[in-house]
Amino acid sequence: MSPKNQSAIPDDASPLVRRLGRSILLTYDEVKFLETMQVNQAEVDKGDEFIHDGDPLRLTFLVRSGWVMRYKITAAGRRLIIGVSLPGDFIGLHVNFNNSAIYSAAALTKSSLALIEPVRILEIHRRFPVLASGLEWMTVRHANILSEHKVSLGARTAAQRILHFFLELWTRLEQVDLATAKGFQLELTQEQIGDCMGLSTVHVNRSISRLCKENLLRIDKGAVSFPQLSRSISFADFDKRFLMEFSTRPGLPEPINQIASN
Amino acid sequence: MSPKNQSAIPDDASPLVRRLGRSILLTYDEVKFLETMQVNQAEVDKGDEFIHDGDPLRLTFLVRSGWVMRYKITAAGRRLIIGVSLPGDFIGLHVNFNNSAIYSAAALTKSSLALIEPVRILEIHRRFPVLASGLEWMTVRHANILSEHKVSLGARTAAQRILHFFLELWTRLEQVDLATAKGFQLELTQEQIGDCMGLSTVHVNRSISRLCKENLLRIDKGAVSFPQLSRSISFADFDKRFLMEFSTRPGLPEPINQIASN
DNA sequence: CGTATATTTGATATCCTTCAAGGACGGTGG
DNA sequence: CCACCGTCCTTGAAGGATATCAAATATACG
Repeated sequence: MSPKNQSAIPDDASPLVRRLGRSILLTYDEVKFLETMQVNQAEVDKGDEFIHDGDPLRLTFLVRSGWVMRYKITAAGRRLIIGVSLPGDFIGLHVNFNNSAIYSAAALTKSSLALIEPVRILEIHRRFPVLASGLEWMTVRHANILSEHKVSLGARTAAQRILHFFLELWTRLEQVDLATAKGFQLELTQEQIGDCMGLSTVHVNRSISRLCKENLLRIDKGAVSFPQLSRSISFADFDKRFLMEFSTRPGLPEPINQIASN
Repeated sequence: MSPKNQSAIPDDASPLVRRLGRSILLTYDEVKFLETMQVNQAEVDKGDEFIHDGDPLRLTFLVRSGWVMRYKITAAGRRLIIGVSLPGDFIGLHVNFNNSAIYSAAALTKSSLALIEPVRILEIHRRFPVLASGLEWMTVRHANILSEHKVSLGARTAAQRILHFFLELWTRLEQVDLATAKGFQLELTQEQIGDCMGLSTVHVNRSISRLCKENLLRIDKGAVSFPQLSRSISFADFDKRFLMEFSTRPGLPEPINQIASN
């Protein structure tokens, strides 16, 4: 792979390219393929549900802008938000395995989605092994996030959970250049935060108040920041390893790239 | 791929082959590779911790027999079990991405583990695309399980969670021929169940008692069964779609397959 | 057997939920 | 420009689910 085929990330790169570009030194062809893959787009309004639990799943979605939630409704009628998908995140990358959705997805804000034919995913596997490993990494990372959420719901207090969640969102947004060094713009209502962290709206409200009062958190017109970051991190027991990028194809002594390298 | 290269699953097949064989019509070469990959084995005793949170991860593990838990300890000292790994389950399939463990793993029973060199995983990707898609599916499935656990911890009562968890274990064990039509042998203490479902030991005990009293569950010397299965399923809000196998290589002109491709 | 481990039970404390209602804010239309 | 309405945030009070503490009983194991 000659260096001249290696591509710097252009300023107008999609969040996906921006994200993968952090872990993989992408080639020009790879960037081009990833961008072309996203040409077919759909705009969804806040509140629109575009994946319905149980319905057949025919496409993979990729969030280009906006915030999206994936959720389930229990038999008792409670909604639980499995996760929030941010720009650069895929939804339904597993479409080639599962022919029906086992969750619903709806837009939390007006969003732009790329609609990706399942065959494109197969094509990545066939033609771009390094990208394929990138997708695989995204699936692993998705599991890491869920795993950390399980830890939160199972073993942390309400305030810790919420703060941990905010730190997670901040880190993830930062990885696609959508957050500042100070913080980020929150696009969730307290009810949604509660549905995500297994808490009632009322309790979310009280916990947030307390966090703010204790200077572990600041929210101003939806702008979340952390006045004393290290205290927040330690209070929330936040260890960002679970969100770390992987590194590959640098001088590539070993890792995944092997794959590509032959 | 000529039919004569397609292999029936032998009686002494490893749980891995047994499991993948349910979703993929494996070729003789594939079975051979999968079995050979597992030659390097280690026996671990109940309680042995063989992955330590934070330590470098050099191998992928595959459970051949026994039950294993993956867990984290929070800053507050609480243990939360992220998941239980059963025969046929990989641990650390992501070793090629992550160079250090972000959780610990320990044997719940005396177990036999296959120690797999990371390069073997890369080899699967290079030489056996269909198997590679099988591994990918296992990662997706792992995320599905976590996702369902999150729903449980966030939106179901203690009794529902526990029953749901038992139904999950039963289903998973059945998929590697380690459960009967009646039920399965539980290899967890109530404390471990609590650490897995975010409940105290005492509350696990009381919830189980109540489930038994109401005939939604039976436990006899660790043998778990469901006297009125359909009631149990509906009480626990259990929908086994999240554990479903995928189907592939029907006629298989294409890798991962077709499945979606049209 | 005897000791460690696991289960069971009781009593009390706490976190969190639910129900209820008031207040703030933003958008829309007259 | 203001009145209105919906949505979200905030606060109070009471109840419920689950945790914690403590101790007794049962079970497994060397």
